[in-house]
Amino acid sequence: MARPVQIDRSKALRAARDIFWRQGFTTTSMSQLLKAMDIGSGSFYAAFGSKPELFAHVIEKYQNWSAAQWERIRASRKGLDAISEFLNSTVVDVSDKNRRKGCLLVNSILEMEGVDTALHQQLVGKFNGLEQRLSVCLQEAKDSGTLREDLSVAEGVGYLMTYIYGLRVASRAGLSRAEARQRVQL
Amino acid sequence: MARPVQIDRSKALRAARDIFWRQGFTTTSMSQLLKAMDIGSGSFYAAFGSKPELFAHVIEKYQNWSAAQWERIRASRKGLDAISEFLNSTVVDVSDKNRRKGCLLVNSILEMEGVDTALHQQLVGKFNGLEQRLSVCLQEAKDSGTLREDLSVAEGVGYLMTYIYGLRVASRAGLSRAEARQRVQL
DNA sequence: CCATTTATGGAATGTTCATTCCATAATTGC
DNA sequence: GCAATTATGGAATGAACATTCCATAAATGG
Repeated sequence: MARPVQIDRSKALRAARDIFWRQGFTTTSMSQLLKAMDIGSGSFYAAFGSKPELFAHVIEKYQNWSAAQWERIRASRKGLDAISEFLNSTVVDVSDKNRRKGCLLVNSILEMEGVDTALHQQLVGKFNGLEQRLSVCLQEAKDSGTLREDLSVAEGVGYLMTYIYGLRVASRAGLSRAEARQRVQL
Repeated sequence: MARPVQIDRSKALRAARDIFWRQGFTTTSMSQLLKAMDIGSGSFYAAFGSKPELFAHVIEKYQNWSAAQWERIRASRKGLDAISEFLNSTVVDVSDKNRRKGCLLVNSILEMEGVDTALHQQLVGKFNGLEQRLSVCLQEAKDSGTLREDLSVAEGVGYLMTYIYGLRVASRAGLSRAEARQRVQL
């Protein structure tokens, strides 16, 4: 009865994710965004509402994808094994692939603090989810005696979270994938 | 013979540093900057050239201050002691004090990658300096036998750098100073 | 194949940005 | 206290920004 939607929504979202990943939210202008997504402004506002709404959408997708990856790891591994595999997948995720660098979530946490408080809080919340998952794995390790005895679960989580943040920054500071792999072996 | 300069240059630079630290370079507008520095635009351009030039200036000062702090630590400590003291001072530097959060250098590295390549490279270079200083300390520790035997100096440096990046991000993600202190004890 | 409906992309809008311009203020040598 | 000089902050400028408007395109039911 009317003209059908032409835009490929998921392709457009992927393009948006990549340019936000590379440049951040503020630095990416609407004209760059529209060009990257290959759609006109009319379609854009009809489909995604506004630039901030699109960004929230992209963040949500990124986070879902990363939660799914965690599930995949958990299906076959427990305790420290699962954590080690997670760190490896982090390195792959984070290191230079198609010029996306670092971690979209970490980049955005740094960018949004003090700028968009609501979004910043939302992003921090996503990392709390990871914190809980790590906590479960460390407890497993504690129970099975694979964890260093002098390390509490809470301390271990804090240490791991810090290190994971660090990896995601280091890759944006120019760490190669090979170097990142080394840093994960420790 | 002519009207003397009224602006307090170092006070203005400190104000600029703090607002860049809180909000980042791109997000901070000239009107915010002028208000924070409490000077008019005429004086601003006469004294500092442009917004990017001022930013480079601020980064330079921050880095000098941080190098001086390192010298102070090195004056009385060697090896792992120096590193541990450095980590402690990092926590103080980084954690919520007057709403400046995280580390200006790390924040800027993430912001500038893929945006201003020259400045990004300059910032990464500043961290290479830190890397070398840590390397010296670890070598001292290795020589005196205080370093874990299975850890090479290069590995240790990579590990420490990553962890330091992580601390500087975590504080911007909302880590309190007390929590940060804990994470440094490990 | 026409009437209706909705998607589309480029042109128009109004705001905010960094920077420049300028009338005025503040100083010093004479 | 006047001439000369430079600092100052607010008004003016033009570019870039996010968003809205709109004539046109593309589809379907009748």
